[in-house]
Amino acid sequence: MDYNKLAELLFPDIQKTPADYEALYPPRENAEHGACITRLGPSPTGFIHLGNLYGAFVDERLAHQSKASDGTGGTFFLRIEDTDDKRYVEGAVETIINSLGFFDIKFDEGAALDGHDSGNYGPYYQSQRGPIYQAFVKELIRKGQAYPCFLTEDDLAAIRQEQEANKETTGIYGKYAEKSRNLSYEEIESNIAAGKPYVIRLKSSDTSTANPDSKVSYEDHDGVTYISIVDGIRGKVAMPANDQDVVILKANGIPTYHFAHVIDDHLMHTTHVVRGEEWLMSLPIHVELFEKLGFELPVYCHTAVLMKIDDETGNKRKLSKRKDPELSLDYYRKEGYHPKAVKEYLLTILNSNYEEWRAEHPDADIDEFQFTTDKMSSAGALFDLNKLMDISKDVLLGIPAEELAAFMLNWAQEFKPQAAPLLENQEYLSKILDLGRHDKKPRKDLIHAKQIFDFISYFYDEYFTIEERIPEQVSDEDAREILTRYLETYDHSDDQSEWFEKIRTITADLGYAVKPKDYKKHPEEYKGSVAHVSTVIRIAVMGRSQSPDVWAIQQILGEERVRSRISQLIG
RNA sequence: GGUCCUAUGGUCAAGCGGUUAAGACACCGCCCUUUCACGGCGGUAACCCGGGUUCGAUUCCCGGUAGGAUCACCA
Repeated sequence: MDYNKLAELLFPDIQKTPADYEALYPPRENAEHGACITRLGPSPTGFIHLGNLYGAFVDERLAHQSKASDGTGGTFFLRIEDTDDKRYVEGAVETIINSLGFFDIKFDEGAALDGHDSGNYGPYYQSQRGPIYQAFVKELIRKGQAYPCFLTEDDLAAIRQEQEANKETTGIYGKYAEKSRNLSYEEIESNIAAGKPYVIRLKSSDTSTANPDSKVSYEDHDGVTYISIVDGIRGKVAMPANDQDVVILKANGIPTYHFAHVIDDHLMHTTHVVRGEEWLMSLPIHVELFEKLGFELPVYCHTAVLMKIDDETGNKRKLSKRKDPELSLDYYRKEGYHPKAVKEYLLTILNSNYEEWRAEHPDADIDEFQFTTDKMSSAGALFDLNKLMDISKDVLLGIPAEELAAFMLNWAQEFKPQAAPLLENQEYLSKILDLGRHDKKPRKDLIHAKQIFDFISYFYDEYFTIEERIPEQVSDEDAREILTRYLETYDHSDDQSEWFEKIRTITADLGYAVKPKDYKKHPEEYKGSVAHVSTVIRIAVMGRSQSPDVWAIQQILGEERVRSRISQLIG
């Protein structure tokens, strides 16, 4: 078989050679000097989830934390993996860039919002890289390492059926590949002339001696060749070498993921490939491809899958986009989690030593943390909403009230538009949000926008309702008496101690204990304590028994509102 | 089913041959407090099972078990 002739038959229009592309995309300066080049390669399905963010975060940190010896940083680029035309969703690229941007993850290069790619290694849409892939496929054909295959779907199904019946591994390999591998030039030519569709398959073979500089080690176990590489996260991983004649070019001339990945990450000089664990099993294919093509293997970092406990079965399982709303990045935006909190949480499950670092550097910027892949867990982490909330409390405490107020408004405008006009009074909102945050023991009860709004809703008449009943220690008559006297003696200009002194007076006059301890010790001597009296006032003014300091709240509410709420209750 | 990954309290996790087996979240109790929250103190709770190797295994090896991943002209 004359492979050169075959290559020309298959790709008559492809003139450029791999060497041409190597020249077109020379090595990157910063990578040559030790910086990391990473990439995010999403398929444009329009759905961007927590897993994407998780991976993107690793990519971003790796690139931007690395420094070349000449001082320049690494590069993080966006490549759209749209080799499957069925999956493309309009506006998906915008969604990806905006969603990640919300979490402060920015690309240095690649596909961009305005549709104009930036960078010297494009195009960054795989669908536009057809000729590049084909040039490399043509080269493989020329070397007899790939071949056209005319098997139809029915043929494939029949083979699969036979293999399943025989309990053999499915796929095109060994004897199942022979027929297609051994097609003569004439047969191929007439098939093509007849317009039969075909794919290009890799002619799988032993690569153990193909590349002397290889990072791959080969070992034989019971006659099977095993490859092993060092994964950035998992360390050594070993598995049987590939023996499948996988398709590298689909009938439509577009490559499969496997081939596109190898060509792109080589030509774009990616140093670290961060991807989900679900790719681990196809690693042997990629290794064979890298070896055959003579490319240097990137460092693979296979991240663990995010899990959750299934409500029905009680088992751990992969987060699913259909069943788990918290997987969607939109969920966090809707709930109004601050991006910093989500990032902070992600980092705690990403790097086991992060929490420790944070404890030592409570005020440091998150980017100062030295992120390392070897501190990443290789087991699937369970997503813990509780923990996120806890972390969020701390993060929010570090954000100035004014900034938080603006954040709240933004959130409301998008997700709670009927309340947004109320929040436009940013000065009022800021005061509310700042309540109790500057004491020696600051309050930590702000978690996310939705919860915060609920928490502070009584500051707005439109949302004020009496939500709780008065404590059982207090009779209805006493409650009325407490409120009446409170209103009579109320002076908005009282300072906190003057104000509280009046409450003590009412408390004592009505037969309640001024010190809660007294009531606790001698419950028979009192109707209740000052705590119960305070609660009555609290419920009248705030509608609930849980809130920050009453006096401080009243100062913000203003005298008029305080008086009218109480008189309304007295009737 | 084949292959691969993983296995420490309810959850996330330190540990890398000898430890009273850290810490965080959640939970419970007490204290502080005009409520709640915050904070402080304390508490319940863990090395999947069976074989080896070893003076000694949570740690190393081999089996099992369990969970997960993957087996496309999808990524």
